[in-house]
Amino acid sequence: MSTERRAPLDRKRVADTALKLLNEGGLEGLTLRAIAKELDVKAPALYWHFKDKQALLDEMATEMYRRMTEAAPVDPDATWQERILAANRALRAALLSYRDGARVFSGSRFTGTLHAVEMEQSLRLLTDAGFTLAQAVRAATTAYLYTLGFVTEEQGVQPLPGERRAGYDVDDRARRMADFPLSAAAGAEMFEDYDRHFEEGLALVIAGIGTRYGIG
Amino acid sequence: MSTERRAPLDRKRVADTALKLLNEGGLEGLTLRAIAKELDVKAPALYWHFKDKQALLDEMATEMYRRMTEAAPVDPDATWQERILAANRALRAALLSYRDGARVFSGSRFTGTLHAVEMEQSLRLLTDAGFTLAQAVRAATTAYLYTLGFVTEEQGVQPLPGERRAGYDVDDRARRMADFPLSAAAGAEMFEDYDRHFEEGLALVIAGIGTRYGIG
DNA sequence: AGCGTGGCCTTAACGGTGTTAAGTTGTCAA
DNA sequence: TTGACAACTTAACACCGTTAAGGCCACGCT
Repeated sequence: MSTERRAPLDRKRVADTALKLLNEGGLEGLTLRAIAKELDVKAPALYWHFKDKQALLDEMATEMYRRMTEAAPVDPDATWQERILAANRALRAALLSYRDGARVFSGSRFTGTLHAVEMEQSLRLLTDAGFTLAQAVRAATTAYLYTLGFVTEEQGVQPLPGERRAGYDVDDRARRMADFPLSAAAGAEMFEDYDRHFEEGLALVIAGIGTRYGIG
Repeated sequence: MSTERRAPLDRKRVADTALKLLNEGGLEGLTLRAIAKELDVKAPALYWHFKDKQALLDEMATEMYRRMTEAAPVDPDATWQERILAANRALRAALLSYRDGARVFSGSRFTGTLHAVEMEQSLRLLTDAGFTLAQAVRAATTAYLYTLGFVTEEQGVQPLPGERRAGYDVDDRARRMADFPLSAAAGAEMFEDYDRHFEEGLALVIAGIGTRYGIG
């Protein structure tokens, strides 16, 4: 018979497909009907696996994080500076690989406790390096929040590496800001060369951690 | 006659009303029909003043910023540290005074160039203090992005000061994370006492600026 | 072998959303 | 008095997340 039946869905396959579609239509184009169609299923079928759309977004964020940890495994011999650098570079890369990645990520919560593995390693490394737990949490969180803020803003201007949203032409901006020379000149420092600027800001945060907590 | 006619709308009145409603129903409850009803008008009337809903959100973000600068005027004699502290405290307070304030803010762009006045003052102060323009922009932006990230996360847990979203009980979390003792203990450092944690992270950023750019 | 149960999905529908097109009303200038 | 224009209303569209009800098929039990 030619009646091959589709294998039943599971949460992971739905999340994978949704992540693929995210890159095509962005968050606003990510509808349950579109996801269902891609899975050869009708939209209400998704409610068998997720209680609502937010639960699916949570699973997507979790999957993003899982892929990130796979792509960038931890180096146990790293210094605390290297660890914070690596973790936040990996996070940015992970968020940037999906259109609206930062918005999906920061609007969601992880399912399960898989993410705690990496968190535990980081906190362990930092406390072993001499930080108190409170300091370690503050250090890691501050860098994390900087990265999240950075990529959120970055993706507002540049949804995917290479393509630019309308209205962010640096020269136009400079013209509108003719009365504010420093602000006008700052345009290139804000809306171009995100890689370099991210690194510089992250370096500031790490320098601050070392200084304020007296650990070089 | 009792035929008192309503004064015609303008962008500011619409944005003001929308900001008021934002605090009642949050971003998800902020519909054009609800805003229109509050203004005693039908929804399509808003399209006379705004080309789409995003343009209205942009105006709301601009108005938020305007109110912030009014509430916290600049001190021209401040040190650069005081300036960055004050600016970011004021920003956080402004964002926190609206439900989903950070999400509205970071998803929008300012209308006009009013915001450039304060930006110019800040950049002037920093360059006068010895920073290059690139350093000044990086310093201010890094602190800004940290604040935006912080409040976004904060409002994900605590939509308005005092009320807490479901699923963020610190004890519950500690129980689920029993296998990860440091992460479990970190809960209180992450989901409580936001005021103190914000200050500490901001202090880290400022310390890093001073260290890395060699300006005390 | 037959039957029931439960997992997984479909069909149909609901109320609500942003948005557009076309028509209405009042005001003011020529 | 007429015409133009600003500021709206009415009606409708396509689409959204979500729910209720029912269908189908594999499996375990008697």
